[in-house]
Amino acid sequence: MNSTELIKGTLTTIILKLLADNGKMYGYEITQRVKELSDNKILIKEGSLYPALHKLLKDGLVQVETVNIGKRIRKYYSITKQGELKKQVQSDELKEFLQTIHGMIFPQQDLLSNDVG
Amino acid sequence: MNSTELIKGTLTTIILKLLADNGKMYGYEITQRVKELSDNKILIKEGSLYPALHKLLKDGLVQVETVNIGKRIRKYYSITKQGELKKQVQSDELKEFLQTIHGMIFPQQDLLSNDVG
DNA sequence: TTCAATACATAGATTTGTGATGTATTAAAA
DNA sequence: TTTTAATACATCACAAATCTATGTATTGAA
Repeated sequence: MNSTELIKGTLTTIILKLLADNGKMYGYEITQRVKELSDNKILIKEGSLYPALHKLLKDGLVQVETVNIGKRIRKYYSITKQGELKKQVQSDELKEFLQTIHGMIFPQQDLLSNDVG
Repeated sequence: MNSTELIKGTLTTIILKLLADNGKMYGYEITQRVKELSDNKILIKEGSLYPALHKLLKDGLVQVETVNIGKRIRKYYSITKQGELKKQVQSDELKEFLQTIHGMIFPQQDLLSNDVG
């Protein structure tokens, strides 16, 4: 997640969305899935992800289940009911923000187009 | 600009874009224009704007011209050639980011739609 | 057997924007 | 006429979020 400074404020929304869609995921899996879904554009660093997950846990938005895979540990995270609510609010806010910024910086342009501004 | 944490990293892009479009603008005018263009959704605080302008100035991306309006001071900022280049790069990055995030959080949805996710 | 990938974690530094505060002019309202 | 709101600049201490660097350890592939 070093390519831009733009990700700030979207990380927890991304995590909650992924957990809402996929049921259970563990940390490393989340980083890989984000990388894949963003076509290598968003690379979440471990130093960002784990603190973010711990905060979500502390805030009751996700819950965790530790599983042993051989001698290796995996912590599966899943979203809570409270997390679902939060996800919805944050998604709505994010969408409004995307629309607002897009309208300001790229007026009269469709988001999916590749027009030269 | 307190409504979301999402603005991080977009402020200088917004400023450069406004200056590129409008020639000269002074600080207070920028805050008002952003408020207006964003339909009151993005409220740039003075504590954010002035340091941002000073940094842009220091980096040679904008230039300044001080004007006296009666006994009141106005500092008109305009974009430099270097600032134009930067604006272009940042706009392109921002657009790609908007597309990426939108595609991740709202798949199969048009940005301008108001579908319930 | 060595390297890359998997899998967790934390600490310190950095960046960015906010809130609070300050000074001062001008115009409108009470 | 006095008070308030708007205009217009500015800075500083603070908080929040992420990154860099670093650490440990397992597993599979070269």
